[in-house]
Amino acid sequence: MALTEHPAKIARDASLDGRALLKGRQTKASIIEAALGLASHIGLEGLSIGALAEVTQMSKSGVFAHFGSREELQISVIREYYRQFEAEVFYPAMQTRRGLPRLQALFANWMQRVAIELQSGCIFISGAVEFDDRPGPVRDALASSVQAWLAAFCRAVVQAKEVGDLRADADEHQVAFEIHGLILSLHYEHRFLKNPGALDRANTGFNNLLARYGQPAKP
Amino acid sequence: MALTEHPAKIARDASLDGRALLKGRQTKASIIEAALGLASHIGLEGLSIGALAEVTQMSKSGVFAHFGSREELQISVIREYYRQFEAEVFYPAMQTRRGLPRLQALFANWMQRVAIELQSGCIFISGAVEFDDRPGPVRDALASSVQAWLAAFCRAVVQAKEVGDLRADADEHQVAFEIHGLILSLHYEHRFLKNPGALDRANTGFNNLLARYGQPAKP
DNA sequence: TGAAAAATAGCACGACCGTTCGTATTTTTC
DNA sequence: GAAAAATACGAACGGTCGTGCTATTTTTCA
Repeated sequence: MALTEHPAKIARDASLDGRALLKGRQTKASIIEAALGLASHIGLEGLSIGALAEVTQMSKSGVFAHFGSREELQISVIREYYRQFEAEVFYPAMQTRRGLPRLQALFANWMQRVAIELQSGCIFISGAVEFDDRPGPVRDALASSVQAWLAAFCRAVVQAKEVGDLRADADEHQVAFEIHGLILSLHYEHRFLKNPGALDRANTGFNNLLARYGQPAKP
Repeated sequence: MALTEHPAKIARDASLDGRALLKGRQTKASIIEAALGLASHIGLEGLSIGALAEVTQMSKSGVFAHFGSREELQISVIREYYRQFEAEVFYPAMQTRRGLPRLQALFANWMQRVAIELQSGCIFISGAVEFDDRPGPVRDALASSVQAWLAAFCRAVVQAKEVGDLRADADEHQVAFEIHGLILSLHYEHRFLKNPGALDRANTGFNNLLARYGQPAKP
């Protein structure tokens, strides 16, 4: 099962699919990889074709030709980030059993993705700030990616209720909201304030949350 | 009492102090006001002197002369934002009694500041993303402002413990971390995802938090 | 009121931006 | 191996950016 039935625009990226990669496709892939590295540090808005050309040892126009516009480049980066996020956070957690274990795995992988790699921020977070007032296709790609992930997380919460690991009266959106907050606070304090205790605080917060939403111990 | 013994660099802004405003000072103040409005929407990085000149009906060089550099302009904006934040969030809450009421007032004012004015984001949040990888005086001004505010919030938590409104074993940094997460999640879901339920979720999260850290009801 | 000082405008600069176009080169196809 | 198509390059354009320099205007103060 994919992370979700994802919006068509993102799902049908024909540029990186299965068949033997032609020369163009594989340089495009390496450009996107480099772009993702750049964008993780300086944001999608800071991503420039000139800098990308320098990193990839290509000419500006050579890079540009693969995308046709800067927006399309940014969208490609979002798609690739989403793909990696899926691969590193979502799929591994799906191999644990439904309920609490899967929820814990999702959270742990999420935290790792956001913070452990101390370099390179999360473009789902930086992008949200850059595009919250700027409508357009980039924003749409970003928002639908995040929505897909949050929806998947909510599903895991619902499952945890179904198997009895969480109280039946817990609202999955509320749970996701609060957990999302822990991740955002982690990102903020860890990346910006350079507060080394943030990792522990996020974990503690998660455990507090589970204690509150978990089944009360049978006496 | 001021929000905190704030870093000297920020505290001694001589440009806006008490004495009768000379012409220069008051146009500088109006430039900063306009800059704050711009930066709230498009971020400190998006803030450009050209756009600012257009808004204030001045020439680029006329605007520029008041600051001497773009960085100094950005720092001035941060100072002004901090001042307003203090005035709207911190001081009003200080008029309620120590403990739970003050904590609730701080949180309510904070939420209002971040989200109720649906336009214009929070530069403490957008700035954190823009400058988390970019050392320099702008980042320093931003970080010390946020630290001062978070420290003030922690103090209120400690007071709430002292007067017995919160459990004595509650860690104030942990409490602040989790509450900060609620604010960040609110900002994210409200501003970026345009999710109208975010307001209620943040409030619910805060109440959940108080229930956990509050004194258990005496039986 | 007049001289000194401060504030603002006008203009130009170099740098970088995304993008376009014509052309050369490489790769694929037949 | 030739034709066709894909790919990459170099140069240039119009634009915006921050920032100097030099006048000119406005304000301040004796």
